[in-house]
Amino acid sequence: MLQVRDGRLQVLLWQRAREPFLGAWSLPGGYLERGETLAQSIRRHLAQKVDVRELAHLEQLTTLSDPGRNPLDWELATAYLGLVPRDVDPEVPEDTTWHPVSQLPELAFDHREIVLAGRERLRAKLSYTNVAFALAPPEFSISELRELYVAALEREVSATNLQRVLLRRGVLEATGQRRESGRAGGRPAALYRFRSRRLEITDEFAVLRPPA
Amino acid sequence: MLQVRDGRLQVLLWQRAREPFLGAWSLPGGYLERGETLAQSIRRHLAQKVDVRELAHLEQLTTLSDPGRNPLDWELATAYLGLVPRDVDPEVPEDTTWHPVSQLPELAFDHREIVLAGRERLRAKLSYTNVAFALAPPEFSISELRELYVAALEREVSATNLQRVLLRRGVLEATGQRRESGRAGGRPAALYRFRSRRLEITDEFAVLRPPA
DNA sequence: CTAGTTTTTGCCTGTGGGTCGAAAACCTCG
DNA sequence: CGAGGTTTTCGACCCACAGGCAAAAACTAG
Repeated sequence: MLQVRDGRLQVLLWQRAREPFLGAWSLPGGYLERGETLAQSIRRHLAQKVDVRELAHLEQLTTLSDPGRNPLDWELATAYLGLVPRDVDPEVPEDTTWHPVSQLPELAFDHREIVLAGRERLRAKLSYTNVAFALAPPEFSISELRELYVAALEREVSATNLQRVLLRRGVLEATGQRRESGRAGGRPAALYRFRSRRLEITDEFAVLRPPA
Repeated sequence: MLQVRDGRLQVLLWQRAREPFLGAWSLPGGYLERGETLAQSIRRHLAQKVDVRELAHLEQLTTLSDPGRNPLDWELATAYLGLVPRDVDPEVPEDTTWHPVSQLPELAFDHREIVLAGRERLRAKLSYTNVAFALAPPEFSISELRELYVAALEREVSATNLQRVLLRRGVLEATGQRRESGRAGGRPAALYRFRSRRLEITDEFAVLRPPA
């Protein structure tokens, strides 16, 4: 589960209470039950840590099968990427906290790779899909949206450009509302929302594109 | 396993000899053994059908977990996409043949979805990676390469553009060789090869790209 | 040498992202 | 109430690059 908190992309980790890797930080998860879907299983295990209704997007990353990934037993794991909007702050148990993805502690198993793969997937999709809906609140100004992009991409993004691109593509729509100015003044920001809150591919990515 | 044959993208299928779906066409595969990697397992099962050394590229697609996918038992499957270059013609057993992806017969399980997902993955990656190396022979002319793209994308592709784009990106390099003209004459085609024969991402895809 | 075929190159065009600066809209303080 | 400061928005320009066309190049066959 990733979320932008305090201007940084963070991941939800908990401290293992069992061997192997006792005490190490690790991703939430657990075993699949008979007759259950992987996605269902993920939600079930996450529910023990947070309110899963706050999960705005969930997608499969990859299935790990290296026999050495668990030193004690042979087991497979299917990794998922979950995204939480910026405006919610799920209640979490004692052993569970958010960690900036750019400063991960030692992680159990191959969880470090998984987190980094999740970040890469997110970064790529920010560019050619509307995934940002899953990081953003229902309504937001362009500069707020820009902050989310900056946090996730860890590089500068121009608000001008972001607005033009997302509007041209029809990803965003204006609500007609505007936000009140802060105490420092400034022109009040127009509010936007995502036209769709389900994953959509912007268009067959740019390069070598169809005749038109 | 996908390959371009007779100018069309085709998939290798075999006819099931057991229930469920006895007699239906299905993708090659089988059960994972203890201590084995998924990729190893795939290669082991494919080896029973073809010479796996001819597999130029193998990548994981997704893991299917719908409890209803097998009517007789509860089982998961991890689907892989394998690509075979155009110049080889693997020996296959009696019960196994190639089928055009655009004219699939009834397939067992969820194999139809898998094949179509594989095609989509391939199409997408043709645009922003060098995957085409896995469909192409070691050396080829631009118009031969163009035929591969046309077959996989099922739409027109201009040779002019293909050449310029792939050369500019440094994906292709000239061998210096040229091919002899056909019986109809015509200017002899220059031969190219892929600079790398392992998957490489061209660049963080076009849209919303870094400052430069 | 001519006609026909195929490949290659050069040029022009259009789309769309990147950037910068000015204008707009609001605040606070003197 | 006006000046100065702040933040957002809009417009204008630039440029990289893909798409397309047509001419040139390089060959064969008759």
